[in-house]
Amino acid sequence: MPVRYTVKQVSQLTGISTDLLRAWERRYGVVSPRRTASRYRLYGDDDVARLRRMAELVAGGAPASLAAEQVVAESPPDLDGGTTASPDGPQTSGNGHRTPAGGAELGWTPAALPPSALPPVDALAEAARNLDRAALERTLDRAMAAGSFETVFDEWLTPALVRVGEGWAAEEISVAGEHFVSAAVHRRLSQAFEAAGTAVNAPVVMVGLPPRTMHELAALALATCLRRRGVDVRYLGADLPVASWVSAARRLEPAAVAISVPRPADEQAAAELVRALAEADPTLRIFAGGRGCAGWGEEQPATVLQGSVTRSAHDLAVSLAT
Amino acid sequence: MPVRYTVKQVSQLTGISTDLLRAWERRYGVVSPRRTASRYRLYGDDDVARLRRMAELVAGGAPASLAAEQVVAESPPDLDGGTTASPDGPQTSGNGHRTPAGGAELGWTPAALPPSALPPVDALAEAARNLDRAALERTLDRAMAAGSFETVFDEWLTPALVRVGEGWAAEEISVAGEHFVSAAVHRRLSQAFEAAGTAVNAPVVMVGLPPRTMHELAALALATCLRRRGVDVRYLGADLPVASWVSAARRLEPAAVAISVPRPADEQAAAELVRALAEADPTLRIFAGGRGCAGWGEEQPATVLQGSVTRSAHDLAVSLAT
DNA sequence: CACTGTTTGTACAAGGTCCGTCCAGACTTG
DNA sequence: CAAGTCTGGACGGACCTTGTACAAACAGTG
Repeated sequence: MPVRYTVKQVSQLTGISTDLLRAWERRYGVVSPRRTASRYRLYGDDDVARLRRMAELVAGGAPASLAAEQVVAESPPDLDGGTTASPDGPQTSGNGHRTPAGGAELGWTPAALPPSALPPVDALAEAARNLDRAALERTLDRAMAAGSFETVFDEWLTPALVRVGEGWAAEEISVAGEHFVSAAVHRRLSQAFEAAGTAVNAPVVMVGLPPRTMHELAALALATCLRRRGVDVRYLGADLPVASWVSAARRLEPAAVAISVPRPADEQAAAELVRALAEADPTLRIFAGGRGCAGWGEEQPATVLQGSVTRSAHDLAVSLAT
Repeated sequence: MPVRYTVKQVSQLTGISTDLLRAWERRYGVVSPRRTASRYRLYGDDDVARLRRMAELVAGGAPASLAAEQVVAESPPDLDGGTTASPDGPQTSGNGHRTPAGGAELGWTPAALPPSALPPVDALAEAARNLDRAALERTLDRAMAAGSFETVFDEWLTPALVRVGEGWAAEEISVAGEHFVSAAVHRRLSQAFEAAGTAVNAPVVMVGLPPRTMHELAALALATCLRRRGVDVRYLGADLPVASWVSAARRLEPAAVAISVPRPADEQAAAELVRALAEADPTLRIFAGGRGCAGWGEEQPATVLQGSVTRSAHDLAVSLAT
């Protein structure tokens, strides 16, 4: 279940040469990857995050030695050389919360896989029903610890949030309950986003929602997945006016723009936005995903992202590389 | 966790040439950075603050010698291993001329004192203007590392966000820029919230916003402060319908309810919400804070929280204990 | 006004440190 | 067998340190 990478993969993921990767390890001990029987290095997701953070500091002008010191100070020793999702984040005081995932009334297609060692999908809905903070945190902790962000998000969080949505539709769960859970998931996603870090000369991708469109969770999850793939995400959030999208795209000249269209009701605004962006810069690569654009065909100047958020991030990243 | 900088970094941070940095240290002893084993200088955030202050005074026309004197007088040597122990006396070697002590009283005006180890308040607005992710993260990193959550929030983040708002009003910052920064701040607040944890038999407080009210940052900050004080916060987020507030309060029977009313335009909805909550349970303790309820008086069944978010959290917590 | 001394920002040289990169020879993997 | 990885050492350019030097700006004095 835990994903492992070889030096070369990590090098591609982080933009750090394999030589330098080994030098940083030897000289500063920023990471200490597990080894195979033949002493080949096997990096975990947390190693990658740490290395990205270090690369970022160095790119910001810090000397390698100081950057390393800061990185190890920020994320705790993590001795058990494993893929233990490092609690990361500047403060790691009391309860070690794990890296999160999430998405409430997502409006994106859930993946079709059944849960495994994860908490029951109903647990989230149950916590929502009772506004039970302890249960909510316990459930999210367990889920996040069960695997990589992508796996947990697709296989557990998405279906769990769909379940919450159903409970709301059946009036078993109040709006407060739904907000309560969404906000918690949003916070976990934020942690995952922050934990990801960005490679040095990464392609820039703008991520956000059309005007008058509110539900951020899927967009934030997509942003997190992209960041974990090394993309330099500029996350712009919900309800961004068309004119502002256009001027931001002009200014940033991103490699791509990704628009989340969670609800069918948002389709109109999304279509308008896509049209304006394409008109302002016909060469701009525009991606859109979510229920709101599920029916779009070729007539749109945007590429429609199909499937789960994780899958969409994969497709987008692949598409960027070509 | 103390961040250290090399001469070059400090030079970039302060705009003072490396040569001049060394000259000021040698001639006036304004700073005496710690050294590495190989005698490289390592500056701390407080050194940077002091140097910035000195540069500001010099730019304002003060002679360097007097500026230095003033700076060391303002922030006396920080004893705890931080920095600046008195070097080898403020100069006695070659040109150790001290101007008469009376010189400080005359002529040039001492500028306002900037906060100590924190990044410049403008840094956030600048990052917003350019949608500069690296600068944004670096700035927030430095700020959050500079002190307790409460201090940093009140003394730096709040003014910095106000600055962003001014930039937006002056059309120097786009909506995208504002969203970009808000989303990042939201993520940091989320991390702080998650890091806080909750005591066992803590009082329950519901925190959220009235219907059709969107700006969450203050509410989330309040929630974080309360959690750091041991309160069992049930964070309900933005735009929660009155009926849902009421039913949630019925179900939870919280020790108190805290409502954030960020904008004057939200006053109407907030008043309606307060009325409904009070009617449903006259014994419920209702608190409200933010510009939108600044003018409320006694006629409201809600207690108005005055002052900063941190102050409000303090007042609320004290009020709970009675 | 000319003369003299002080202040202060800048420049440079000689020498040490840091760190990204390159390499060689041996082993592993597919 | 080709491609990938391992270890340790070595090289060179960027960076830092100390010390000295110098010119512009300014003040006081005869």
